[in-house]
Amino acid sequence: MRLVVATCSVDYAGRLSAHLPLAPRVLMLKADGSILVHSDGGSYKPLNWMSPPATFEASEPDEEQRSVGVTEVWTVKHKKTGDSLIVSVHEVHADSSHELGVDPGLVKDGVEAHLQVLLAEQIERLGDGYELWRREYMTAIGPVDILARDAGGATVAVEIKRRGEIDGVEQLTRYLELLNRDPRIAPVTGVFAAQEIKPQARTLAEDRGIRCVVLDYDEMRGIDSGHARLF
Amino acid sequence: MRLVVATCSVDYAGRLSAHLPLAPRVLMLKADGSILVHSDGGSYKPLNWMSPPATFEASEPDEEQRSVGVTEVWTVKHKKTGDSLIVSVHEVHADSSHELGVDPGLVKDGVEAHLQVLLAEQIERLGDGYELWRREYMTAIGPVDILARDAGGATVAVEIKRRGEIDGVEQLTRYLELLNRDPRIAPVTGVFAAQEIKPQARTLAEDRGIRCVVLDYDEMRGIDSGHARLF
DNA sequence: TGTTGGATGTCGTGA
DNA sequence: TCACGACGTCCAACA
Repeated sequence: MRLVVATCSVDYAGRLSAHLPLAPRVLMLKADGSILVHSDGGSYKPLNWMSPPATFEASEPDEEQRSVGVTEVWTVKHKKTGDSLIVSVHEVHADSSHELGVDPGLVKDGVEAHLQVLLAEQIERLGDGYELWRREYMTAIGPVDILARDAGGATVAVEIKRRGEIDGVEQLTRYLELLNRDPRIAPVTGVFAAQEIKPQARTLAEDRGIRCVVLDYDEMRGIDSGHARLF
Repeated sequence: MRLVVATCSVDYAGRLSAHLPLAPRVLMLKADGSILVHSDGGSYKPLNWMSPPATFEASEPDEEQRSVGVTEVWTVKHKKTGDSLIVSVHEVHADSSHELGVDPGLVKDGVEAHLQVLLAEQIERLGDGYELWRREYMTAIGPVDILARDAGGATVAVEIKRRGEIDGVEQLTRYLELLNRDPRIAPVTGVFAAQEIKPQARTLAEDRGIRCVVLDYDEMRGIDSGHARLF
């Protein structure tokens, strides 16, 4: 990994053509030949980049380039698509290399999956007399997180999200439409359960007769791990 | 912009929970409080990150953290969603700050748009007797790049891409279906024009009776700019 | 190896 | 500010 802070301009040609005017930027050169061009702002997406596998080549500027202040030209080419990124380096402010080794990689904890397990165990949180019927009930358009029966024996479809937003309501709505076409389980009502439900999502859900339930993750975990103290 | 190379572990809690085990990594701290955690590989997406606007706070480790080798704890919190990223810094290998200023930003050249202008000017590239009828012809599902008339006066819908892939053929197919329902312009045939057409896209297009035309961008530009020499 | 659907998507644009 | 669609989407599971 090489980190360079330099005043440079950048040109990319691939799926589209793009140009970055002369300015100071951070250039991250990775071991696989890839390069990222970052400014001091924006999100994690670089201003411009070349993804691996790529070849990196540094060369001397020609006369015309040198006359406008270019001291070095970097040509980065994608090995498969041929996309090219050309960095015209003017002034280098810092340049360092570091040995990082192979990263052990990200571990995703899957809170949504955990919430589903917990709610399946604590289905009474939806109301007295509720009973778990199915988890991950498969339909033609995907699995319904939980199917339950309410105190009266009616079917309830539950969609679980960490953060309840509008697309989650849409998803549940699609499931409800489908499930209600199946005479074996219709009529089905919906419950939208999440740690946090956005006002827009709540409005949409309630407008469609879907009940919203806010789940307290820490409390549910507490009851789960400290199961003994209930007795 | 602060660049730190450090051996660290990282924990994120937001839409999901994620953990990065202890390893050497590059940490990019931006002026807006955002942070990127990069390894020496992968694409432009960091292993973990916090997007702006965010607050950054460095603090001393507690006894337990210190006992496992943590020398500093960074807490990065998203100002709106409350998502948090915690970096447990063990050993710092490099640490530097740089003043970059505001970046002038990316200029996209829009080769596809230019190709469309050029093809509109040089519509005879599709065949003798072709005449331009409309550009960016608006439909309910989006604008058709070019509508032309062939030598026999029949309508031709043209979809232009820099790289012709399968989704471009699908797009043109949708336009053709729609246009052919309009008795004022039906029947409409399709032309898929691109600098480069992938074999799969060509197969699909031809199977649907769509003609494929490969455009030579440099040649079209040459004819355009050197218009005078034709006379 | 191609295909498909999700993403801590991100990013623009128009209402 | 917010919903919608495109993206140099990227990415991983799956056929």
